[in-house]
Amino acid sequence: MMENTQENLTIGKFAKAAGVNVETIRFYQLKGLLPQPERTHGGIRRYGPADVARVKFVKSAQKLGFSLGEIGQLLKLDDGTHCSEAAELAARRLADVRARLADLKRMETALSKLVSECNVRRGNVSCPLIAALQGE
Amino acid sequence: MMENTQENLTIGKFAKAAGVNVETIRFYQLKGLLPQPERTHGGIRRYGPADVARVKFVKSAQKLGFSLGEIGQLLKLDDGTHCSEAAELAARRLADVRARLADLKRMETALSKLVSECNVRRGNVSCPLIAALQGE
DNA sequence: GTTACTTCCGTAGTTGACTACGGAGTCAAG
DNA sequence: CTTGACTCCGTAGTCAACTACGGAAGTAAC
Repeated sequence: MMENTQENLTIGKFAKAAGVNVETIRFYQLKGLLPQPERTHGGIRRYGPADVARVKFVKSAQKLGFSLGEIGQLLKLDDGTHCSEAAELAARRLADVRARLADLKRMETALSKLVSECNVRRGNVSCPLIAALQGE
Repeated sequence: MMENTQENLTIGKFAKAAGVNVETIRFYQLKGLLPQPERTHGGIRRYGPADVARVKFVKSAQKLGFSLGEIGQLLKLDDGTHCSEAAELAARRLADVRARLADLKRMETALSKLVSECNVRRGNVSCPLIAALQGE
């Protein structure tokens, strides 16, 4: 069985491919978000496409409001081991995600209402934005 | 016409009602997220229920991944003035919100799949989590 | 094998969003 | 009119997530 699907990227190419800069890669490694990479004889890190996907996942999840700590936990779920813990954690995250979804939908409604009604009733608009997220 | 629907909260009560602490209120005021409040003769701040709603909105929006700067802009939309700018900004935010919604939905799908399938195929799971956010 | 470009590493600085401090002034209750 | 709790303010400290620095060592092209 083949082990590695060619780890051929240096840290610079890797960073460019992932859309972050080199220091961020090293930082993520330090924080355990990226595994210890293979190294050349001289000590240069080598990365592959899976690592690129991982970093992109981190960046996407951040946009959704997850902290690096939470993302680290999510990533552990992806490793296939500790299945029962994974399911438990995933369930918690899922509840979290669904709550966010509900809030975002309310925000979307409020914003689109705002956009469509803005030019109609000028003056004391008092938009439905703040009201939208009153649920909590 | 009545001007104020009773601004009767001191900063401490206000903070408690909004679920943050006092320093955060002062910080938000400094950052322009809260308007300059009315003051007693002696200089003590007075707040009303609208301020509580505002802070709760800030906290909710933060959970959705908005920065305080973005939230400040959103709040300006709610003030009823500068209608055309507001519509423009709201439209941009709306696109943003919809992109996040799409990402979150993909994450939700991935997580619920993870939860339901985890105990089924043990071993080399390689969950669909990372794949879920590959769209970008 | 020299040159130019990366990469190595640790440490320090930055930004955003708070959080803590401390001494002086305010206020409601007794 | 004193007491104790709260509030005032500015400045400094904290934490997360980077971002910058700088000299030594690796590497690819000539």
